[in-house]
Amino acid sequence: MLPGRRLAQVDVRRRDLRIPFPDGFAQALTGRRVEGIRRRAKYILADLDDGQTVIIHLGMAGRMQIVEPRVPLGRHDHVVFTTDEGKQIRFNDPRRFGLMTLTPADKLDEHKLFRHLGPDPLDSAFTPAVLSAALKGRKTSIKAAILDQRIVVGVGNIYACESLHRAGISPKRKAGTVAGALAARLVPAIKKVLKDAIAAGGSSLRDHVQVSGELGYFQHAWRVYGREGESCKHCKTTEVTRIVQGGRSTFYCRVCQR
DNA sequence: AACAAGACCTGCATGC
DNA sequence: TGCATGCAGGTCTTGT
Repeated sequence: MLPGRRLAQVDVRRRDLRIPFPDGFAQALTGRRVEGIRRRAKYILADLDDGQTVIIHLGMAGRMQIVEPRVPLGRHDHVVFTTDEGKQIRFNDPRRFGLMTLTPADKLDEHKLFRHLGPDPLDSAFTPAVLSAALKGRKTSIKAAILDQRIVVGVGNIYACESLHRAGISPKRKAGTVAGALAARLVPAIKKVLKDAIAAGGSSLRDHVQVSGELGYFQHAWRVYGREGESCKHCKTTEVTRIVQGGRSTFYCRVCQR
């Protein structure tokens, strides 16, 4: 939809998101052609024809929707791109945890948002050896560690819980002890959970939808997340426990995960 | 340097 | 019905 299109008009209706929009953001984009769309970690990257890249993050509740311009604007439609084809792409983000900014494409890796990022979990470079090296000596929990973007990017709260359950590793285990056979279980578990979730269109908790507007259905495949008090789908002998780690809910099975 | 906790903001479900 | 409370998919910042 967007690649190859020129941005005929860019309206920033609200610029105080997680990071305020840079001055001249709309002007810098107006008239530019989008050459391609990429992803790095949870950032969407739109490469423009002048060597600049638009960095977009959806935060927790943000979405991009393709609509006809006649559709009334929503309360949280913060940015509206109108293409040379006359369609609109709207960035809607009720919680304003998302962001948009601009950087030269060749400076992307040096950008403050990018320079600390670890490997992408679905990349072949994310191996058990790489993970255990990154975890070595870490005293924090393995759950907190795999949410840490310096260790591995893109694994959020749901998928961290699901991956640890699949690998049979307790979320409370010290990160530094996840090496050898444990790392060899965790890496493929993360990859499997993410691939399955992508194939299912993601997890619709409250309001997540795919670009098509359809709900994802991976939430039906959750083995522990959101299942406090229900029986573990693996051992079937114990109830799923909910604890709080770093202010976030963790769900796990005390029998299967050690 | 590593870690835990707090912060950002809005909407929704729940319980009184 | 109204109000208070707690919780939510993320990640950056602050303080120890």
